[in-house]
Amino acid sequence: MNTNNPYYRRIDLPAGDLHVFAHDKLFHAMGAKVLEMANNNLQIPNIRYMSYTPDAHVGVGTCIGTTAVWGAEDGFVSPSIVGSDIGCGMRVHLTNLHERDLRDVKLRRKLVKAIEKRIPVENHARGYFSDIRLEDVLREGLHGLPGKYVPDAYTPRKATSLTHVESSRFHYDEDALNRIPETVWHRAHRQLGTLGGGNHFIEVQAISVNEANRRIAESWGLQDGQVAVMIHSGSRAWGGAVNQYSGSEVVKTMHRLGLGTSDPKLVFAPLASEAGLNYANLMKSALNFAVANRHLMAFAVRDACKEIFGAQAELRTLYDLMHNYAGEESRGEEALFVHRKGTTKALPAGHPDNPEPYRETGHPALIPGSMGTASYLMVGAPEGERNYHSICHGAGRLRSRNATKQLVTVDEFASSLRIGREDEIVVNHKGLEAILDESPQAYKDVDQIIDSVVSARLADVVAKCRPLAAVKGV
DNA sequence: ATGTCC
Repeated sequence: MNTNNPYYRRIDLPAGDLHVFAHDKLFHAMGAKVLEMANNNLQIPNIRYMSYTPDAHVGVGTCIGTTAVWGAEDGFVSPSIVGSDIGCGMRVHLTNLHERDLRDVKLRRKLVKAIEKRIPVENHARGYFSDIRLEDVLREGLHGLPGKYVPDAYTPRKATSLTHVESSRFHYDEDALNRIPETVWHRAHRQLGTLGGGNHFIEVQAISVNEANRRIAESWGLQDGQVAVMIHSGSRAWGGAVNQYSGSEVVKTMHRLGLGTSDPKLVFAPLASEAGLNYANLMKSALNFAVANRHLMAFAVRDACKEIFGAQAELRTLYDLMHNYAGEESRGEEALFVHRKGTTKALPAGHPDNPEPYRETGHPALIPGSMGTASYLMVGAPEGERNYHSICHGAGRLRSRNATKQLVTVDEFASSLRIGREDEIVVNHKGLEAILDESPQAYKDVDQIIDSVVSARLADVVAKCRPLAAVKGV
């Protein structure tokens, strides 16, 4: 164990090395189960590297906060490491509004209502995009959307074709799509443009630029007081179905090959096997769905802003970044297959994999806080290479949903949202009871998490985003 | 996370 740096340690587990990027205090708060899970994951054959970010906590089969790397040649793919919300991620849009335009609490309420009118948040809700063909979205990602949903000022279609979005289209063998039953197709089609529940949200925020990185902030188009829109959502029922149908084939292959660990929920197969390949293909269809889904929600928020603030209101895309996926990457000459579960890529300035508009500065890496706390726009540091340019994806859950409901009162939650004050963070729920398990008390302190990421020299803060209003599902 | 156990 390395004790020189309080923000990094290498742990020599029976099955292999685990790298942990977290302050001592956060590491000690993680608990034994987290290490047990790492030891299971490290038993998957041919694994080259595994790490935790400071928000690491127990998930199904694998911890949230995991980066796990294989070589592309002898690689394995694991539906458990990717997780069931395939393609879940963050999207940030920059408006031409200033926070003073939203100073009036009644106006923030109107905006939240206008967003809710266009983006259903309740269970079983239908989205308002039935004119879009699901098949086009699954096959072609953002490029499968009708042109009216991709206005130039919003996501530039010309030039380098949607490169402000990390991956506007994931290519794969589309025959795999036939394996998903028709009922799921219908459900997923209805769900286009819907938010989903749990930790998913749409938040309206005000930007504060970090002085030390003002040059980068300005080149990204960020200004102090500027209003940003942050969206956190995934692939809804489609990703879940991919996990279920394709995952069960992966289990069969795993058993046939005599593979497995003490955790039956940890599922994996060789990338080269039929089941592994099939999962990897369908996973990409879910990535296409998730990116398009966030895009459509941002489009709906843009429409809501035009209703409240007038036709000149704009929402230009800053970035879209996933935190649950696996995919091919390269490091020098090495061809790799990298899994990120609750971790996100943060490439530094000059890295060739940055999309063209961010080649020089590094791309925005998006870290949401919990409800009522700040979110951060980060940029990768060059030293992040030792963690395959992975950083955490949020504050990380501190206690279970049930434990939070036992511990936290509605009044405490309301006070952390400053309910009843002129500067209240307006939320779409009249009764906070329904989303009590998403209160800040359910999560680790995002500022400590950011401190760990910065001090471990994985990434730097470019801007802090303070919440003004939030839309949550249930 | 998820039409969360039709």
